[in-house]
Amino acid sequence: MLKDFYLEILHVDKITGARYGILHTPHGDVEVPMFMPVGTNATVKCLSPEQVKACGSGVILANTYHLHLTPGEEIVKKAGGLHAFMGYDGPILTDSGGFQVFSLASRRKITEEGVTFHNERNGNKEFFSPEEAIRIEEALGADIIMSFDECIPYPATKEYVARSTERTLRWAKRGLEAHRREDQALFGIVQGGAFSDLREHAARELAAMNFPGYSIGGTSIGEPKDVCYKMIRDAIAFLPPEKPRYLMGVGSIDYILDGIEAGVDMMDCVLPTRLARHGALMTSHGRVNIQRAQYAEDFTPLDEECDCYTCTHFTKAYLRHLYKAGEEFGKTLNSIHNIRFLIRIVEGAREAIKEDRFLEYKQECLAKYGDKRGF
RNA sequence: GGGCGAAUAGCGAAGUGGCCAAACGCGGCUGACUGUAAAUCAGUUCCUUCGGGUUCGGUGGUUCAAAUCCAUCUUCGCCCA
Repeated sequence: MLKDFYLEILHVDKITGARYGILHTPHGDVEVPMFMPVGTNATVKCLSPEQVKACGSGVILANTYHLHLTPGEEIVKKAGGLHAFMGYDGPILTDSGGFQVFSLASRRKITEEGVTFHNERNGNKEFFSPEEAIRIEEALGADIIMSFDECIPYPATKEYVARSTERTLRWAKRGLEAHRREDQALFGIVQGGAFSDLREHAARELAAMNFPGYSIGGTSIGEPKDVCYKMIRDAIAFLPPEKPRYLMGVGSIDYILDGIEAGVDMMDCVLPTRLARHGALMTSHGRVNIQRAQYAEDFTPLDEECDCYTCTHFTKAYLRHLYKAGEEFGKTLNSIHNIRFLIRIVEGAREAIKEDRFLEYKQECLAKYGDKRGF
């Protein structure tokens, strides 16, 4: 049986049903709802594990497909697993490679057995099956691991979505049967595209397989906001309330708040770190493109409401300078800020849930930060 | 003093008679980014009231037409004395 992993729900917002609780993992307890920064290659780009922790982050994501390519799961295993390898003692979650079925669509082929990726770096063929993904994820040793799925593009025909969703369900079952480690929580992933009946079907089928947690996939890949909202609701309605729910790939404020309102516990996204590296910063006053000339002599903090290391020690003029000069440190400072900014939003959500005022909090946030995509 | 070569938009650099307001790179300005093929990608960069106007070191020519050919001047580089 699964050791040391369970969700302790401490409060449910009386108006919305948003949940506050503690997710217990073999590498520590983390409060939910939470936002998880992405560290695809066993590093949140530009940040040390200490810096990530200082942002208030609980779980770090890593990627099975990319770590399989470099350095290979055997090396990570020899190093003592991901935690030892990357010097991070908090909880780690690995995505299965299902997102790469979507993002690397031009170089892969899907069959019932699995997915063959064409690795353009060396010409190799990389075959991923549900069993292979689990084998790699067990070698990597994260606390939370994902079933191998197909992240379905949007838009897609109902026929395609139905066929793919059924296959992902079969893959989930195969992964579950292949999974052995008792110190890892394997999550099933709900697909079903934008079709309510398919989302319901997928959620019901996965719930019946009794996974320790459930993900909602195929969201935030370009679909309209209301469609995403519906996908979340359609899936959650049929997931067991006592299990953790993970909304994959969501990272803009409005989507995060929608997810939490619907009862999501975990979310991840590359958005804050990627935007940061590209000089786009999330602030109380909206988006700041730090490269802009208007900040050249702006000696005020990026966001005076923010308590992060960047905002408490540096000015916009300095951040702009680092960006224009191409200095790595700028990307680090920007990443610290964006992650902290999003995590502060989620911390606020947790406090609001405890006091049954989540809806009010959400509306305040949207009024303040707007509801633009990509922030 | 003599010989040769070079001068092109903020910088570097193509272009050597019409398809040139002038490739390309850098720099400048702006935008995008959602389970990371992403320290990436895209737009824009002489002026304009969008009709057009003024450019390719200066001046004067040749030609229907010149950044491109000729003359001359200026500046810079190299070589010879």
